[in-house]
Amino acid sequence: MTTVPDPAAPHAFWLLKSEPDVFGFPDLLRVGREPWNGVRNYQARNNLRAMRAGDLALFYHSNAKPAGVAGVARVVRAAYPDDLQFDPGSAYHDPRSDPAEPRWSMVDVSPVLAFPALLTLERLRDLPAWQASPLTQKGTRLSVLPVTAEQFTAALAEAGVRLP
DNA sequence: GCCAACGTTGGC
DNA sequence: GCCAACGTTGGC
Repeated sequence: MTTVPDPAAPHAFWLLKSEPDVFGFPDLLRVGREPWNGVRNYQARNNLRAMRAGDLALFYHSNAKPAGVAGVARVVRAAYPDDLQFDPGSAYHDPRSDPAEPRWSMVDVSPVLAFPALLTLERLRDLPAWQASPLTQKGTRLSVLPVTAEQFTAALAEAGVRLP
């Protein structure tokens, strides 16, 4: 028996933080597709650059009451230069970024499904698979972080959803 | 609003 | 290269 890789299968899983007051999962549902710009942290940027189109991401609401995962998104375009770094009028402008070698990257994401209810950070902490995640460890502020297949599966099960 | 933790900056 | 000061993140 031969195993043929499923080209639709994600190669990795991620978690993307966003403040819902600024841009929440309902906003992603409304617009359908969004450039994930404004990331200005090297570790987060490196994670963005490691993404491939087709990868799935948990959409996390940070700085919210309560904080937690609101839904699932898909990476629909791999990393390319974040245009805001060259926009002097933007809060994300970086005058030290060289256009010939842009410092900051973004990906495009689209919504896949909304959780019926927010999967709170508190509940994530209780899942064994999530004990080792930077998300649940004190002091970690990374806004784009990798998620294991086990963590992703456990989160969906806890939220009571299945991928379409 | 508080504050712990972290990343970045810049003087030396 | 060190490290103090500062700004930001993000849970509570």
